Amino acid sequence: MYICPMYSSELIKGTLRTIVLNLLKENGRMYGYEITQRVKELTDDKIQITEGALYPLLHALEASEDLETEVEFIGKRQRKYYRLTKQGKQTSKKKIDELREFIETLQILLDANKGTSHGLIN
Amino acid sequence: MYICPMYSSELIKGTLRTIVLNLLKENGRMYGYEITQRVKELTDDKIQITEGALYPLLHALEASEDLETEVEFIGKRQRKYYRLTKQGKQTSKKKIDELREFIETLQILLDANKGTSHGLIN
DNA sequence: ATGAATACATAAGTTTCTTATGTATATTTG
DNA sequence: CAAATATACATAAGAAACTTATGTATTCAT
Repeated sequence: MYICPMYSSELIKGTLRTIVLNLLKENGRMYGYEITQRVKELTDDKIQITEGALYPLLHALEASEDLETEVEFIGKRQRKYYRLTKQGKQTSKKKIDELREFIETLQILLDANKGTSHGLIN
Repeated sequence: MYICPMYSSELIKGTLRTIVLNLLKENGRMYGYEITQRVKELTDDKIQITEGALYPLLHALEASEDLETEVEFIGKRQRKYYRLTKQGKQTSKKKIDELREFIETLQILLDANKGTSHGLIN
């Protein structure tokens, strides 16, 4: 029994694809479950990717030829590794750049009007 | 005829509510159309809130008692001003803090593994 | 041997936008 | 002064991207 102190996860919408592409870019190849655990670990449990979100996304990225797969067996249990295709590397770069820009824009919005007569000291 | 160099706007999903609450926090009171224009202006046209997204959101925030309204008339044309209620100020603060934290977490994710043997120099 | 962790998958439902449409007033421009 | 654009509201249908629930199966820990 554990509590989940996550973000009201509407925020994750729209960023998940980029997060996954970025992880694959940095790590070469990963399998689904590994991705969920890595994100959980890197974000100190603050972002937890659900499997219901991840697997369909991976399938879609494979269908669009941004990812390719190879299946391996650990004992009798299958693991499906994903890696970026050449096209996927471009997509990845584009998405990551876009996300960084978006974050900058957000920060402008969040900081707008700070320090004017309105919002003085809180 | 104009081109719209916007973000692949899946990114906006989830942040719109917070953006609106933040603007109202900083500006006291605003009306719908004003909000769309302010965001457009502040983000140098990079984020454009559609009316189909904004008005239902404002109505929902009013229904949840985070916002209250007062209608004014400019000539014969009506303007509906929105302002944060006391509860809305708390909601606003919570959402903004959450978004800032989320951005930090995202940056950790985007920068993970940078500077290791994998990703050297690009 | 029982529960938890690992590892995949899909389906139904919800939220949250986009796109399209509608109404009406005010201003600019040719 | 007519027509286009801008201002100002609103709602409905559809799409996208999740969550929640469920299912199967293997492996590890107690």
